[in-house]
Amino acid sequence: MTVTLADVAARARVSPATVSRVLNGNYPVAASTRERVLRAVDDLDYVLNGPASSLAAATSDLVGILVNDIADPFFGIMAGAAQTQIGGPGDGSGRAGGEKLAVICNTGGSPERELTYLTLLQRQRAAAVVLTGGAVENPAHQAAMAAKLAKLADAGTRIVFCGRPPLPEGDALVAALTFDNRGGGRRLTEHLISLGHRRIGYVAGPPERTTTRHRLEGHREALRAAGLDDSPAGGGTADGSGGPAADDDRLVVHGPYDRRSGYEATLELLRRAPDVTAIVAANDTVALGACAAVRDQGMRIPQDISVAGFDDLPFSVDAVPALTTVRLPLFEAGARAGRLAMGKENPPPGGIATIAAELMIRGSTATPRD
Amino acid sequence: MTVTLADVAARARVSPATVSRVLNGNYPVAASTRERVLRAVDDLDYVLNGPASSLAAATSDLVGILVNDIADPFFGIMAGAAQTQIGGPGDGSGRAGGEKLAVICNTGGSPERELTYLTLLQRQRAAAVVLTGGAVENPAHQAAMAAKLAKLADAGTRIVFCGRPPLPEGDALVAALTFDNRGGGRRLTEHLISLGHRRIGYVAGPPERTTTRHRLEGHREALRAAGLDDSPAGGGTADGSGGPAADDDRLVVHGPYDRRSGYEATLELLRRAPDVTAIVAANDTVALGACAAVRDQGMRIPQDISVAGFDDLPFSVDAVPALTTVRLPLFEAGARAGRLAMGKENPPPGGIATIAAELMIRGSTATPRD
DNA sequence: ACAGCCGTAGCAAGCGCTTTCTATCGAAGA
DNA sequence: TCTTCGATAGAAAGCGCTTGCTACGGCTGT
Repeated sequence: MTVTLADVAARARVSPATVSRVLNGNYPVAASTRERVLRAVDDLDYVLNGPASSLAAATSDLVGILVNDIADPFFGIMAGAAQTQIGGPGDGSGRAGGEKLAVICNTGGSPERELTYLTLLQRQRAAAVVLTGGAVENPAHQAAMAAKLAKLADAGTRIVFCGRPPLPEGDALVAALTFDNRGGGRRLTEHLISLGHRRIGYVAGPPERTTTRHRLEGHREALRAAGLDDSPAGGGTADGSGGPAADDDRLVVHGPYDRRSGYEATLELLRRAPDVTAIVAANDTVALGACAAVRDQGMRIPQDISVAGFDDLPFSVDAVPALTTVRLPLFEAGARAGRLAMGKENPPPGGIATIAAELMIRGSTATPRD
Repeated sequence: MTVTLADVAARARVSPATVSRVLNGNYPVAASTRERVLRAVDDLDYVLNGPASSLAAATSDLVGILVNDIADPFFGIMAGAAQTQIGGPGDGSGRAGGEKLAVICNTGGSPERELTYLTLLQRQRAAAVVLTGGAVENPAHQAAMAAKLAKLADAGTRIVFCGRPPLPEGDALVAALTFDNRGGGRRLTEHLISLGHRRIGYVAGPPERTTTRHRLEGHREALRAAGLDDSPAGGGTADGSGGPAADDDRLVVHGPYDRRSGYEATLELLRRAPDVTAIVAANDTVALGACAAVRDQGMRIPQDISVAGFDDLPFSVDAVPALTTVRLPLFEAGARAGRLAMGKENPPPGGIATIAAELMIRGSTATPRD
């Protein structure tokens, strides 16, 4: 029923070994033989049996890309970019190539699913795994992740982080590309302060994520530098403790990284502190929700309240007014992660590279009214 | 080095066959034995070898989800939804379950890559494949796809279409969920006409895609019904020829499904026909670009020009003014496709279900000025 | 009390491929 | 002319798992 290597071999009048070698191209085969084999492959419409091949060779051509939420363009862009570097040329023939199957796994931000996917990839003996986005700061989970990743690495799987800080014990990885979330957060708030804002609300992401913490820390650094930090006792920054201080801060509201949360958190913020003149959102999507909330309260942007986001997703420039935000080179980072995963590019010195975040000043921020 | 089934068997003092059966749960095993095996699995931190298992069982737990552009939330939402139905419970243990590895493959809209991914999935003996989004209307490619899909189906792979019309020769598939793009397009334009618009520009998607054609056909149906069709001789609709007529239509401009294209196409449209009072965009992303272009020309929305989109992506409601658009239940459709792929849900009668598109009237469309 | 079953467990034969080792042939070196 | 190599091709041993078939007790039925 299904065509096997042996069938091809028979038709090409060679041994299965030779067919395998032609297909893998890692052993000298005379041109005439090769051609004969290739024709047989074509004639029979042969397709390699992946599992059999992976079993025999003890490797596979799967590369996993883990994302928190594929419906969010933040991850979509990175994942898509990574995939461009992994998918191979795709000549359509049954022939091999650098062709890998890049697969995107959607964890939904759940630590359990993250581990499950890693197990599934381990099952498949994945060639590489790219982990994107912020990590959950739960010691137990981090330990489990570290253990799992170590095992994967042991099995020869290349590990690349993209937009995610390396694990505390992170050693067994090829490379980590981390965004300068802290620096970006700091510059964004500095910009607001330089415009004259003094009461700045912050709609933060989920408290347990590194991305959330880093951006928030940058924000607080800027506030402190300007003597505006109203969070308790220099709390939640520099010393890395970060925990409860954030919750005590009346100008900070946490929530998921989505539009709706931005809307509601902003309403809450406006209730708590009606005198804020600017709102910084955890990311652009949240910022959109924040804008909607501000408007629904009858205020104008930026005349009554400035709003800023983070990431510079494609739609941000089209918001009205265009969103001031911090640009993260998502596509470039994703592509680079893909290349690192493929071993096409050398890891940065030390294995860790910090990717700069650029402040994009647009229409949604302005000098406060009074 | 790596732990195998045999190691587990040895430790549990049973045969490999028994371990396999415990793990797969498809054969009676005494509770006490099962427990012993499970403990051994845990102790040794055993992880099944996927390729070996797939080889022996001649099936795999991979499910492929093909998308045109994962950076586009349109696909991200569907893919993510499908994945929720496929990913399984994920109890973290090494135990099996309905657990499949849902993998998202990004074709970038390229027919070659689409086929390549299908081959790769065929290689892996994928359990199912979900194809999302519009298809390319190229006879050669369609034939190649049909052949490829037939082969996959033969090998036992379940084929599900989501938001994509079934192939002309499409038989070997479990189900097709298709969006009522034509009906949505028609209702959208009818809405504009009922508001009093007579000169309506249309920023269409790439000409060779079914989605583009169907939406455009709906648009033209509405125009014709109102006696406004200015495309040559009833061209490009109903009879399905669609080709050149579209290009002759001065009020229709084609381009990719992205923001930039929306911007530029709109500028072109405004140049060609400065008297248009409304612009319908191929989708919401394009609509955003269209809005930007309209504004950059010094016109207001909707006072000077109405703009409408398609899809109702999350950000559309936050546009200013909120975008009138056609809502497609992307999440629901994706989830249903995922269930169909898993065999968790019965296919619709005839294998084809048309999913309704709902008109969402919001602030970006209004009565024309004059 | 004996045949026939049901419930479990083991044996062993692959699944289709890769790869080491060996064999062969012709050309080059001595 | 005989040996030595390099270039190719084949034989065969698995890779780790699944599963049909067989084996073995203890029960039930008569």
